[in-house]
Amino acid sequence: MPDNAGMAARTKSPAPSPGSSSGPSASGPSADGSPDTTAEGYLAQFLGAQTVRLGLRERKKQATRNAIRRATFTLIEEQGYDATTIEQIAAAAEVSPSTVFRYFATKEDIVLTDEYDPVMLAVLRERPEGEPPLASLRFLLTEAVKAVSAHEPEELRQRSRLIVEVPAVRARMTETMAQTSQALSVVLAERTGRAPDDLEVRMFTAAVLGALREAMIYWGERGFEEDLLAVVGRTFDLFERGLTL
Amino acid sequence: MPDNAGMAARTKSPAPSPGSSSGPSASGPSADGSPDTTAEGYLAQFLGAQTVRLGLRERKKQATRNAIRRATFTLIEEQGYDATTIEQIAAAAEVSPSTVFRYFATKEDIVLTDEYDPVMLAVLRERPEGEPPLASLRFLLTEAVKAVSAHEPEELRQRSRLIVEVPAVRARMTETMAQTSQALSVVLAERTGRAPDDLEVRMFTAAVLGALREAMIYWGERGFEEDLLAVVGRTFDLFERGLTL
DNA sequence: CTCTCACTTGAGAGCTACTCTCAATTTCAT
DNA sequence: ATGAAATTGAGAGTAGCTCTCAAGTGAGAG
Repeated sequence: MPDNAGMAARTKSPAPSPGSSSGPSASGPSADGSPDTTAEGYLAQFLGAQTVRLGLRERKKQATRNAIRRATFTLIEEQGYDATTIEQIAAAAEVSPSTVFRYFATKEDIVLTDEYDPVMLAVLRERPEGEPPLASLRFLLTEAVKAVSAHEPEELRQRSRLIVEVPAVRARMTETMAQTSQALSVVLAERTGRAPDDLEVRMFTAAVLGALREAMIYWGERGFEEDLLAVVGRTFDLFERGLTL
Repeated sequence: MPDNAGMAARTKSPAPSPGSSSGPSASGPSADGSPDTTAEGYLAQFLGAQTVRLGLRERKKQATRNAIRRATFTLIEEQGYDATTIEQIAAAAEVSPSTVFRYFATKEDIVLTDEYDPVMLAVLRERPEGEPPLASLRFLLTEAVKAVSAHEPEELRQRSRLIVEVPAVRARMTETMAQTSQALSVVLAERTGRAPDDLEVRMFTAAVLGALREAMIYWGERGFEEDLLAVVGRTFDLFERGLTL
């Protein structure tokens, strides 16, 4: 899977202001109908959609957010993750340290955050009715990987490198994936007519995401040589074989 | 699964001294032959085995370690996890804060650490030759749960509660499980004649442990009402059905 | 039994992620 | 333009964790 492709970090919402009101949240995408199943841009369209039509306030917030993230990536590239402090990031982004924490709950989140989660949930809900859960997840994650690879390939690599190399980042991503797993489980339970907290469904998604996490680390360990999409493919192939070793 | 049953935390080894030399490490158990398959004590015997015959130094270290853990559990019980500081723990255990960090790399580890990991690996190696990986894991984890439930039932509950309630603890346990997963993968790869870093094996174990993590959280969420062993059973049943939903 | 060496400990200084509060500034709506 | 709401910076504070150094304690050799 991609970075934490589609596993947005949303724990500990960034304090009071910016974080909470910023995102267009989960509703947006499903409205504009007619999804073109273009191989490479299925999820992408759901994202850019409502970026326009924003007041000055919102635009400034996005700008600040991007400034912080860009500054962070640059600094880390130069000095490494641990050596980069929040103070430096704040200085480079020309904001105060307080502001950094207003936008990102943890230092790790600056590197990890993306907003695919609500999109993936929306897409999952719109999958053909009888589609088996595993097929739905395969579609979802494949598309997510494509989208991230196309949209922000450089970030994907750097992020993945940090996930492999920095324990704290990896841990945070794992937490984030677990949350995504929960959210997906609820929708899958609904789609298969089970209770929202059905144990089997939860274990199922947890198993799939757990395997994907491993696949992605594997990918990172080999220096991103292999095709990420292929690695994800192997993961789902394994599950389709009934996970028999 | 139990707390992090058998998933010992061993990252960032507790600084120079005590941590490194303390444990009898991985070799011990496999030596004394004739394992009695007594339903409830299979793994247990591997543990107590070499607790005796220790010099004063080692005994003191064990005592300190226990003192710290006991103090921690007590304080957390009274005040909650976040409200309990290392300083308080140190005071209660009658050691210095430095010493606490010499024995445990992180605050979370004080609550999580146990030493089933090397035992599990040793036991896994001794499983009958042709046994399918899933069956081996089932045996291993079932026994681990039994052992922990019998050995330290009270800690198991409190630990599980913290895993459900405190994100930091849960995250740390997950990291720990990932490491266990890696270790198990290596042995499983060996037993099935594959490369030590074979992707399919890694995904397989990651999937199983991911599901178990979920099962354990599920168990904790219901207030430990259901039988933990049964929940673990359901997990493996699901996998034996080929993980079909 | 004792002397020496390696190990363990406590003290303390230091760094940084993260929280909280408050006053100042900026955007938005009317 | 004016008042309300939101965003920001400043600053102080907490706690986990690291590192260093000197003092104390157990282990083994002679």
